[in-house]
Parts: sequence; structure tokens; C-alpha cells
Amino acid sequence: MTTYRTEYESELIGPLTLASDGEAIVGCWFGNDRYFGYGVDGEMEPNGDLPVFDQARAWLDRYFEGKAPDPRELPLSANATPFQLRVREAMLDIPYGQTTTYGDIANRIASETGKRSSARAVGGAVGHNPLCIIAPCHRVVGADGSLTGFGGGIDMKVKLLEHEGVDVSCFYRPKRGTAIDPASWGR
Amino acid sequence: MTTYRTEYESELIGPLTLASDGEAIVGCWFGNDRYFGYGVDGEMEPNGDLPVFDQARAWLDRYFEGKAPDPRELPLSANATPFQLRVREAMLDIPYGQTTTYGDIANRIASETGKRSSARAVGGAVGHNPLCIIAPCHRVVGADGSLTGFGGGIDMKVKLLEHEGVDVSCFYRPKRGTAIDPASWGR
DNA sequence: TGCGAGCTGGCCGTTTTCGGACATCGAAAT
DNA sequence: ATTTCGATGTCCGAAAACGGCCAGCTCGCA
Repeated sequence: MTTYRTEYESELIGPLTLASDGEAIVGCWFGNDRYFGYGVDGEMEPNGDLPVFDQARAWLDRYFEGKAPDPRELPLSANATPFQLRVREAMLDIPYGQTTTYGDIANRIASETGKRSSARAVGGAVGHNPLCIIAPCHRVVGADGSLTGFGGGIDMKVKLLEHEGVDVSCFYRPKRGTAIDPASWGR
Repeated sequence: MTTYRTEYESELIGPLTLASDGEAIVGCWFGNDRYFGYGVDGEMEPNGDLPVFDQARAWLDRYFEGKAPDPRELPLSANATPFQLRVREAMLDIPYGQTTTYGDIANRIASETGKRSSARAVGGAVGHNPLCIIAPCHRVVGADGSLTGFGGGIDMKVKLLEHEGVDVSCFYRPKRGTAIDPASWGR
């Protein structure tokens, strides 16, 4: 199964690479993403002329204009383990402009599946998220409010959060309990 | 993806188990096959009413009548590594009533792919063949003419070869060079 | 007391590494 | 004519290592 790719230029954070299997979006990475191409086997063939890429471009346009487009409107897919898919679902639930923590996602998955989960495992899955921005991994922060990490670099994480109107000042010096309470956006 | 199975009774060698994903045949094993079920994940659900099973039964009927049906007429599939698939292709090339060796298949694959292969690796792949009889693993013998092994027991291998009119007398006491020269059936 | 920085141990899913098992084969030694 | 020996490629399971974590505990410092 061949995978196609195209470039998307954003003013805020520079070029992104989009990937698709022809039907759905399977990847969206920063050029310097630590895990660029994760989830795609083999080479990607340049080809921007896919309807699904038009959808994705329009979605990103709206996002960078400051709107809060719904990621579930896009057809998404990916090689991913069941656990990774659950983590992605949890990320898609985080509203625009809000944050949650790795541990919170772990607890939520645990209560849904009945079996224990771990924040550390969630960290791994979030870090390998192949759908940057669309699945908002930048909205996941440490329990103490620290930003902890980002495949495209912490500065990208800051830019995206600021763009969404999040007050990141409290994140620079990690303090317990400074992350915005996920309970405030409810289940 | 569920897998279905059904029994096929042969006079020559007793019952066989056929397996299918609904579209293609994915397995054909002796009841006592050492690797019974290899390549199928999870349970198999009994269900003989699939068109593809009708095809397979007709194919086996012809085979046991002494005809030489073409295995490529059947829709075949299976969980298999690329290497295993190549070995299967090589097996499908062996004409009815003839034999070849593990080393010969290894050499052939090596010359096709450019990268070295090994007779031992071929032995592993042939041994795990999930499509007994259809993909004629019984036609693969040792370079010295010994029968070397068979998942369903060496006696089964003998029966099948005798059924195909092969003179197996020379195989009982392995002697170098007694295997029928694969070159005789060409590329 | 009170607060924060730093250490520690446990957490669990994924990836990597490693070791053994093989339906082998050719050459060399007996 | 046999037996032994070493090199061989692939697959699989187990074990170890690795993380975008986190809570609990020390301390040191006012």
C-alpha cells in the first residue's frame, strides 16, 4: 500500500508534511519531528492532488486562522496499536485552548477498559502521535504543569498553546497543580 | 477477522482440515500436523458452507483421483513473511510427480532477489507451510535424496510421492545425488 | 511550619536485542 | 560410504531497555 505526501506551509510554525493512504490522513509532522514518518512503512510518494489533502489543508487553514475546527471531521487513520488508538481518542477529546495531563489520560483509559494503565505508557503513545496538531498532543502536559517534551521541540509546543490563547507563563517554572484542571472540561 | 474451517476426508491419508478467511484458502493441515494452525490467529469457527471450500474440495478430489490440478487456480492467502511467500511460489513451480531440494530453492530465491539465501532458512519456511498438498511441500527433499522431514510424518510424505508416481525406493536409503534433478523441469 | 528542589521506585506499552531451534549443505576426516 | 563439523538465513519467544510520568519522600533553607 503506497502512501502519499505533500507539504503544507504555515506562518506560525513553518512547513508541515501531510501523509495519506489515499483515503484518510495518516500523518502530519514537523520537518524536524523526532519521530517523522512513524507509522508509515516504506517510502512516501509526493502527490498533493488528493481530495483528502484538500480537506486537511482547509482544516489547517482554519486552525491557523484561530478557529477551533473539529478534528473528527477529518478522515483519520494510521497503523497504531489498540493502546495508541485509545490515547488518540483521548487527545481528540481535549477542547481547543485547554490542557490535560498524561496521568489524567491514563486514568481515563484505565476506567474505560477496566485494566490498569500508566502515565508513562501514555507519554510514549502521545510522543509517537503521527497526527501532530490535528490530534492535539501539544495540549498534554506534565502533572506538575511542566511541558515535559515535544517531538517538534518545546518551542513549537509553546507557540501552539499561545496560539490557542493558553497562558503559558505558568508552565515555564513547573509548579505542582498549575496545569489547567481537566475536570473543568468534563467527560 | 474470523477464520472458518471444515474437514475433508481422503482415503489416502485420512482427514484434512481446511481453513479459509471467507475469500481464500489459508490453511490445509493433517490432523497431527506438527504446526497445525500455524498462520491463523485465534480460534477457527466450523463452517463448511463457503464457496471457496467447494472449490478446494473439488481440487482435492481431482488430486486424489490422480489428476494434477493446478494449485494456482485456487485463491490462496495467508499470514506469511515475504520470505515465506517466495518459498511458497517456488513450491508452486514444482511440477506434479517431480522433486527438488531445499538448497535448489534457496539458490533460486538468491538469484531472483540478489541477496543470499540459505537452504536452512528454506527448510524452516517449507516446514511451516500451512497449505499442505496444495503447495506441495512433500516434493521438497534433501540434497542427498533423503526425505529429511514432514510435518505430518515421513510416512505421509512417502504416500503422497508414491501417489504421484515418484519412485521413492531410492529415498529410503539416502544417497547423494539420488534426488531427481530439478534442472530437468527447467526454470 | 512552609515551600520547593531533587531523588527514588514503580509504573506499563513498545522497541530492541538476543539466543535457540530448524524439514540444510558442502567439505573434510574417518 | 558414513560421520562430523562449521556456516548458514529466518523466525519466534523471552528478556531487557527505554520513555514527552508521577507520587512520596527526603532535605535545605527561611
